Amino acid sequence: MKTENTEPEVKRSLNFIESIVEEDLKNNKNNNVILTRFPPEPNGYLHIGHAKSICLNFGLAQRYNGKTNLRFDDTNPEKEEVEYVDSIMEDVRWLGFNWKGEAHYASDYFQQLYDWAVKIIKDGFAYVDDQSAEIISQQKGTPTQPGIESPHRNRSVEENLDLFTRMKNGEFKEGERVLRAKINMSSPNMHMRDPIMYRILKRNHHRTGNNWCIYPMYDYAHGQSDYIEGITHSICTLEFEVHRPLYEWFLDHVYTEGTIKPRQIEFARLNLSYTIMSKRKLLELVQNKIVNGWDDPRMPTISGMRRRGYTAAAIRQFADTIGVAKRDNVIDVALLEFNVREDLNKIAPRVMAVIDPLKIVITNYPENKEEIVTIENNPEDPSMGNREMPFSQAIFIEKDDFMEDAPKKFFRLTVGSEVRLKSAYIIKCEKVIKDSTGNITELHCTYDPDSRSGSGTEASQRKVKGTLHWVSAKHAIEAEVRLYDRLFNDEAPDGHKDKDYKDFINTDSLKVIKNCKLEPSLKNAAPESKYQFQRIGYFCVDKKDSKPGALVFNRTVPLKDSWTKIQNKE
RNA sequence: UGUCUGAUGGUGUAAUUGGCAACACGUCUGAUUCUGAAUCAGAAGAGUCUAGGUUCGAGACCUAGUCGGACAACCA
Repeated sequence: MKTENTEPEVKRSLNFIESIVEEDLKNNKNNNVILTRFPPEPNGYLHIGHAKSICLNFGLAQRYNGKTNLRFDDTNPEKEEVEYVDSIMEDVRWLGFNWKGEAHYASDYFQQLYDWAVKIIKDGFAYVDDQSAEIISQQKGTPTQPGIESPHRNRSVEENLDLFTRMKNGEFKEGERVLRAKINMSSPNMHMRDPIMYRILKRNHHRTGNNWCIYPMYDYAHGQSDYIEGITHSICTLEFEVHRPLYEWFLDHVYTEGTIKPRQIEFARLNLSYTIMSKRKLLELVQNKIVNGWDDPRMPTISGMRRRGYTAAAIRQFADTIGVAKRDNVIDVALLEFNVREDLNKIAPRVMAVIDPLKIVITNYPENKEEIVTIENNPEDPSMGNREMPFSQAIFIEKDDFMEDAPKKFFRLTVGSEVRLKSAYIIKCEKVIKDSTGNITELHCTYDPDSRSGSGTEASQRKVKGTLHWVSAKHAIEAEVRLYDRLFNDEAPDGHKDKDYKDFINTDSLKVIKNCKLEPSLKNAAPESKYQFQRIGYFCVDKKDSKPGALVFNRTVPLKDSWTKIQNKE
């Protein structure tokens, strides 16, 4: 991945994390090593919120000449699966980042974690509790009331060691014993009230199999994993702010002088309007078949956005634009879409595609004549060259591009008016053909033979107010087009106390349109290739369902549309 | 009646020894256009949660409030 420091850098203000890093560098902290980490739990697919975190962690390291570890936080065998591990690695790579060395796993450190737990017991700072989850929870107190101490809190070190060993050896059932840190049951911080370090779980772990029947809890495992790896800056989201004293407590109990001591820094997670970001709820959408899997193009997952046609560059740019801070935020999804269009505008070849076809017969054009017109692939980038497209007597245009009783501001085709067919001729609508029920079935037009684009004639230079996309009827290929819209109708589907987010699902979030008419050059369009359907939007070939001869296109994002805006005003 | 934390245009993010609030998206004009896209030019929109204080000068510092968020899983 290219870094941003090659170009004469525009002075950019630092975010608060960069300030911390620069301060550390100035003070020669950690011998100027910068090592961050991205620590997903493999219990779901990554989403745009994770993308922010990935860009932050990897971006920070790149900027300051450091590296980033990928570490799977796989301490809960109940929920974690290899499928998720694979998808996470794919998504991080696709975003354009490379982690340092091999991927790491918290489960790689189970032995070390165990040994340290034994040390902490020996030092008198951990004990085995025999009570049930319910009792322990009751004794925990509330945020405003102190907890009470477990009757087993003051067991001897020998007894604790014995019990912990037997926990490890599988002598107890799940839930019968836990290892707890001995801190302070009346701490105003709930997390310091003798938190659980280990629980018994007789489950098969996706990596360690049945080697262990005790598993460390997040608070104990995470910080120690950071420490083992020599992470300098451990960046996480705000909800872990209250965990920081515990993070530091554990660290202090295993720390060796002279080694790197990781520092936890918290930032505000991303919220996107019209979107939910909770992994649990996304899983629910998948399981209830409200969407077609984790990579459904309507999902805010990285794989969903990829399948929809978003580019990694657009997502990186988005992450950069939204910045990093500590206050809660809701980003307008329009900003994400702006970044997607901005990138696609530069790289996507233009093509002609008619989604809702209306046939036009050009009555003064010879019936069997065919011409080839030349069209630029991308006016934003001449180096993308030109292509050729057939023109003939019968063509399709978009139904929306014709109106019988048109308002004055309608620049498209109406009876008696002229319009330019992009890169071809100027035509004039003479007659509307309707069926018995009054539906328009066809238009009869005439063309101006001297108006051909690029011919240089006076007629070709004439200004007409509208330019339409079109496709030759007999040459057109057919395809299925999937029009995706936002999944939720509400700005904050998750933000209503009395209503469930599912109440806001947009039932029109997917419209499947068959038999769309596409220009013939699209015949061999490769899976995942991206196009701008001229005047409509950006589309990409679906990587799963599209087949040669039965193409399927996903709408990535529509073009900005000031016409509907004008219409809505009137 | 706790701990931690935050508060700047509609939305985000800036303002680096305190020096007249900037950028992006969005919105609105207009120009241009063989994409009603893009592009270009411009405009509106906050006086920085409140009240005091320090200072020649405060979004930044101090004090006291107000409002918001997180935390009571053998989840992460």
